[in-house]
Amino acid sequence: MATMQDVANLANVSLATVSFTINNSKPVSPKTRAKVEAAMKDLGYRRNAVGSALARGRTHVLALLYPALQHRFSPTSVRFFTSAADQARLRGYNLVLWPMSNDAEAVSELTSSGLVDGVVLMEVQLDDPRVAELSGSTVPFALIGRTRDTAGIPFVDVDFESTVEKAIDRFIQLGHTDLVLVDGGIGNQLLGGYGPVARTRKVFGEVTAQRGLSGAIMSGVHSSAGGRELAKEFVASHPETTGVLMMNEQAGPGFVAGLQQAGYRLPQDVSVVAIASSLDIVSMSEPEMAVYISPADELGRLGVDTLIDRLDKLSDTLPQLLIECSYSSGATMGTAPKRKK
Amino acid sequence: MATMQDVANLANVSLATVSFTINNSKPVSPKTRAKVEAAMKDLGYRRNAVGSALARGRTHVLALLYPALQHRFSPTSVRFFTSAADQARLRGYNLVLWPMSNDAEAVSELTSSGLVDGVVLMEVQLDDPRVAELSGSTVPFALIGRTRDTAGIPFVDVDFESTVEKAIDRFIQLGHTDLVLVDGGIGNQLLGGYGPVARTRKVFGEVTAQRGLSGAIMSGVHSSAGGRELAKEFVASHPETTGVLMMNEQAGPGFVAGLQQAGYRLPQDVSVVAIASSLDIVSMSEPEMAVYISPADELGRLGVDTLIDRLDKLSDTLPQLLIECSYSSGATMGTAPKRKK
DNA sequence: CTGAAAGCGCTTACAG
DNA sequence: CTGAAAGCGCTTACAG
Repeated sequence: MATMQDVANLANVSLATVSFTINNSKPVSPKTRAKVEAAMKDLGYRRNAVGSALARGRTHVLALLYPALQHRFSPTSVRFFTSAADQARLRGYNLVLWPMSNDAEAVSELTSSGLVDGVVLMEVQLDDPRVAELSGSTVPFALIGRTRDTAGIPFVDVDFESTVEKAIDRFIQLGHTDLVLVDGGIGNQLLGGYGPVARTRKVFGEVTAQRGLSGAIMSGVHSSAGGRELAKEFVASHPETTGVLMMNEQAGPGFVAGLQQAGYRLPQDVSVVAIASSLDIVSMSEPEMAVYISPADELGRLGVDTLIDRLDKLSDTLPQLLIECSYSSGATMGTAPKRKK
Repeated sequence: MATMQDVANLANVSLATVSFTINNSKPVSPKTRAKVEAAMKDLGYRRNAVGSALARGRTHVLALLYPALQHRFSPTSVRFFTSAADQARLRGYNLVLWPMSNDAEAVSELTSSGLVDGVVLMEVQLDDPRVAELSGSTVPFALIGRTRDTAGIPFVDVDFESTVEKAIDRFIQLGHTDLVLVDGGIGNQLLGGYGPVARTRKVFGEVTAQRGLSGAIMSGVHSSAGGRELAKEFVASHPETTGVLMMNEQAGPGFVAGLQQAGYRLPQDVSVVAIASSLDIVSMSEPEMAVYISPADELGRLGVDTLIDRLDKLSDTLPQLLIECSYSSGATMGTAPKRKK
């Protein structure tokens, strides 16, 4: 690989001049610029980012930290990633997906390595040790999700509270009085639990109580087989329930399949709505599920914008954004049966 | 951030000695080692990977190149990634997912940046320009997938040829004579087309002809909605067909749903088997699809092993591995109907 | 076993 | 507008 020095030699200029013309960091005469550019082309020169990073302290690489070895990627997580990567590219950065457990030590190792300019966290726990670690460091970061205490922490997140409340009120309008929330489990209790689940359970409990409804909670694994398991359990344990809030994206289609295998008709016997899921997943089931769609594209983009604004010193405000899910109707929502089955 | 020099000062030794103790690159007396380690702890020292990379030419980061902005991640692709990342970690490397189009220029920019030690390619096209670029460079690489001409190229791939042949013979055993292959489209014709689709079409055409069967090909987008579209098209255009090879993972459940919405019973009217898909996807449909499961975990692991063996100079052989899909039965496979519907 | 020094490929004050 | 030189944080022959 040709180095900048090689280019300088060939063009008969100094190393510094090559740097100035590449970076447009100082005025360079047209004639000199031409010589340098010709030399670069001749040698097929490309700037070594490691050398540059050491001198400048910037690699222009951002890491999206995802505990991929612990949590399987949901389709919605994939959208977060692709949308974030896209936006990063537009703004001149490379965003890469960096698999890493929710572990303060690992984060600090990465951020002190100098290999990345900033990090975006996903799958945030209420007492996430990574956030504490980052708050004490100088490396810019942003969360997609949020911790229990959000003071001073830049984040963007789904507004689970308002979404769940709206979903419950939709069930009420349809005459349902007995609801179940199905989720993917609270995760690591030591870390305060997985944010979306913890918040959703809380508001589900509060709102059902306040509206005088019966509300129970079930959990299963994040897979289609998990959904089928959940359906069996649901049929056995909740014969009176007519409305299900499904907040376990990957289990959704399996759950619907399992209900039907057990002889339930949707929505005549049971109504189901997916929470914070995607059109692609809900249309895998027959009938297609109604869904509150996660604003994944928007949040991915905003999370990256938040981070880059700080890196580029474009903003010193502290963005804390909540975005609601949007409702899309589906054939699994109907009026409550007079008497189930 | 404390530097190695800071540690040396505090421990009253030279910079070199600190490096020797950290890297175990030269013998260090126990006493000196203790002093250095104490100083490191005191300062919370962490080695800056950029400085190290510049001196050593190694970052211990590997990039899995995936055109994430062009191709949506399938669940099987996710498995490739997590399995590869896991194996890389076991062997002392960080594997990150680097979104990048099938573009020689972009690859060369990355590999000459010095930020990664090697790359693994996915979504390989028959005439993939990235492979030509990498073959001419000094950066180690491996493919998950393969090009048309594989001479001198290290790769691991699904054995589509033998898998498709077995699937066809299974249909024959069940009495089917009229088959359709559904795929996700050939992709970029300029690049020779997407390897799995090109190879599968070829062998499907050859084997059906050789066995005296009728064989047609349909393509649709990689989504559940795409699957429902395909089902409509199938019902309209292929009234005689009784067997479907579904090689479009994300469209699979939507296709099954769409067939049933059109009044078909599975497998009484039509049999369907998924090719190179996953248990998780096929169990989203009701009934669950039979499937030839992609050996994604194994291939992800082997792809990384291939790359790291070269990086660590453990092997100078050229691995070229093909692995068959394994069959898992499902309720969508049955004997051919006497007369359809 | 330990250290002084050159070097990895860049950037950037400073001087002219 | 151009250049010589110091410096970013490490590693590693070389010398002792």
